[in-house]
Amino acid sequence: MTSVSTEPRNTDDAASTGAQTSAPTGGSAAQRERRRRILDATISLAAEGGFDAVQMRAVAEQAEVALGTLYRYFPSKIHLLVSALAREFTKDVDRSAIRATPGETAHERIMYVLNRRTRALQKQPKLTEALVRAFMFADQSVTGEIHEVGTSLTTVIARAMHGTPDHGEVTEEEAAIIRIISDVWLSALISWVTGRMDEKDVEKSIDVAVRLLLR
Amino acid sequence: MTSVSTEPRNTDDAASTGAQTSAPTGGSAAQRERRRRILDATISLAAEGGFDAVQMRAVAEQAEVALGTLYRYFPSKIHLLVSALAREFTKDVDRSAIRATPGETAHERIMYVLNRRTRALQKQPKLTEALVRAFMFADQSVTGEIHEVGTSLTTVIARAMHGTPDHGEVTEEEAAIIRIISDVWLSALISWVTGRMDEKDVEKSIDVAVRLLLR
DNA sequence: CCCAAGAGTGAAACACGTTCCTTCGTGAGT
DNA sequence: ACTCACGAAGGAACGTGTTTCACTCTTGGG
Repeated sequence: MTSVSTEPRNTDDAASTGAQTSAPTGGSAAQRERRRRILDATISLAAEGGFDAVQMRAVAEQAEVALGTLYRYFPSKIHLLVSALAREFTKDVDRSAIRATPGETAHERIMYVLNRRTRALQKQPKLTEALVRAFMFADQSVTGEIHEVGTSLTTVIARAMHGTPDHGEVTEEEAAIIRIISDVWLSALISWVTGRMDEKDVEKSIDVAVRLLLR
Repeated sequence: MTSVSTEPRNTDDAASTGAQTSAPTGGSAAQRERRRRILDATISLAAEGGFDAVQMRAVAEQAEVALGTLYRYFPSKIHLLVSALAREFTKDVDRSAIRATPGETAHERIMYVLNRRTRALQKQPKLTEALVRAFMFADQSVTGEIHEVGTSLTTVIARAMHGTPDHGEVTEEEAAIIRIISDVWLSALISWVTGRMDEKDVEKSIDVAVRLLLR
């Protein structure tokens, strides 16, 4: 958390070395395996004890890698958590591609996917707290991972809007609406995580936003 | 940052001891003076070097109080920064009460106040980074201060919406719209602070949101 | 089969938020 | 003026994120 602006190592050019931060696919099998273990450990610790429980030493131990190795893979705790979030979100996107979203209207379908996701997050409050905190704290060096998260959320909402798994055309206005909905969702999630809103409030605030935006 | 949920000391009942966290007014003159010095030091350090530069030891030194005293007044760095943010925002609200907001339409007036505030923040990027980060990281124990910030923002937008300094009636729907605008503004600010949006993007995203919501 | 280079290891060290303890100064009540 | 309670001072100490470094292991090319 300390040096946010400095950030020399790991130029991130994907081409450079190997299984770096934003390269979930590159590297040897052993490296992908290590990366997976690290992210698993992260999720597991976060699910148990939230942001504070994701301690780098603990992650390293549980993933059975050395602390130095952990830092080679993820240059900071924030990168680690945001990457974990990205991985989970990506899973969701894959699932949403399988079949059409239920619901008669765009409003219903959007609420369906967002509520489903919201409830999933709320079932693991500690995990969500950790991930949202990390997301909020992320600085420029995490842009890649964050963009990944944003994209998958946009994709899911766009699909729900149209009601079909294919992406089709998204107009400028639709894109703007989706961004706003995402913003509201994120804000609500923050409020929930920090104890300023309860589950009902979250759902309601998104519902209102969607209604106002789709009219 | 470490113990977020535990938090024994300082039961915050305002009645208890004195110049505590959420009591800008109570306490002896010397205590109010200390509090002021602490917040001044916070703003000053934040303006120079951002979140990371607001180090508790440095704040204590610059405010000429002991570290222990600093912690007596503000139980964590987050409380400290959010309190500072609240103080600055409150000043703004006071100013906005003075005269009617310029602009023909609600859209214009809202953009006017939000852009003005946005630009003010952007003139002090480091300070803004520090304050936004703190705001994001705040947990339940900071609810009071955060609510204060939220309220003043709402007030300012409501005034701009109606174009008059008096608060008048705010309908349910208007309140909902204001909340959404605040959410978008906050998200944009986060994106800006974390280097994922530039000044233009911030303005544009708010403009689009206001347009979509006020049509 | 051997070697150089890169990856991984482990431990120590550092930085900074936070806690804790001990001592001092001061103002209110007597 | 005396004492007592309490806020403040000052600083040591602790926890955890991050860095560094010397060393070992793995691996792919000759």
